[in-house]
Amino acid sequence: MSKPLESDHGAQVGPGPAISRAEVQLRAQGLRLTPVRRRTLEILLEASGAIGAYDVLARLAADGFGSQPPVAYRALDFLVEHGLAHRLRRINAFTACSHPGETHHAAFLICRICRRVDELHAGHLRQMLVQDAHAAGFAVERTSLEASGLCADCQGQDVSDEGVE
Amino acid sequence: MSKPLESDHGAQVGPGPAISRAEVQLRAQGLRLTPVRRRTLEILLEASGAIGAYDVLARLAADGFGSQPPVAYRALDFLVEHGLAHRLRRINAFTACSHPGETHHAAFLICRICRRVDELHAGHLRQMLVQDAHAAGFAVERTSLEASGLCADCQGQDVSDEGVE
DNA sequence: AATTGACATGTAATAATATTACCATTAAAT
DNA sequence: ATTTAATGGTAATATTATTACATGTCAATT
Repeated sequence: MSKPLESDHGAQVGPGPAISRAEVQLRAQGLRLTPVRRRTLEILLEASGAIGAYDVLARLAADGFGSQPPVAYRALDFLVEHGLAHRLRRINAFTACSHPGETHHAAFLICRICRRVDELHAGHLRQMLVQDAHAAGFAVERTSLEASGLCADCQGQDVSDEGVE
Repeated sequence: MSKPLESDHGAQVGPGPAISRAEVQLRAQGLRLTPVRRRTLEILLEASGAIGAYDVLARLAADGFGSQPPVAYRALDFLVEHGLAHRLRRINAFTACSHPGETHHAAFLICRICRRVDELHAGHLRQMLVQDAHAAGFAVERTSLEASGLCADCQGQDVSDEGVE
């Protein structure tokens, strides 16, 4: 053998497909997936559920990036802005987008136990909301459609109400 | 004349109808609209739009109630819990419920300029979300359906994007 | 190759939001 | 009257987020 496999944080060889795709998508828009942004996206992708900005920050700092909040918030905001991640307002956390590229409006199902997030296509929901709003004279700019509850895996093992939200 | 009018914070005589109704509703459920809670509800009702917990706290403190965050959060949580107020997660703020009593699921239209909140009946929206979630194996417990944008009054006077959210 | 200008990153300081823990008080039920 | 549960007060702290400003990077021109 001539070329050793690189162990990239215990994951696969080279950037995961999600990262590569993100990079391509961004370049096409004249945007750059810089090292902090790339690593931030990796962190979100590696996480088992939604994570907070300060969790992201701690990992970035551990990897040699800046250790002050703006470092994380800027990268997260960038990713959210460009459809690669989502911000979950019910729990003040972030998660990688499950369907990057495809422009879509999603509703989020947030498990209050494991914090995993399922992303529902919700164009129709949003459309109804926008229309109802319009009928009320309100011009919608952005929406948050979120539900918290129990994911399939966590149902049954529900110990009354851990981490209610 | 025998009985002087009471000037209750520059408002009307005695408790406003919303307060009276809230009191009746709560008593019927064996709950109490205590002084802090009552005043908190008044504060929300007097506000021109959604206000933050710390704004509420400052007013409570000015009225002689406790000045530590739990005082406000407890009262606000109680009101939200019992359908007299809503918490808006997009902007970390609270607003009095427009339709207390009637159990309903609402969607909120939050004006990013004046912070006024319109409450849409959204039983159908929520129902769709709950069903889509169910189909995905997710058991919904609570939802947040919020939109931010411009209310009828603030459209037109839009100076690019004040207070974007 | 040097210069410029736009974008990106880093840090310090602070603001804004929210919770935990613990004690005192009040109201209601026995 | 005594007990119990609910409520309110405070201190301390945790968590989330922003502002302001300096530095650095990069690519497009001169």
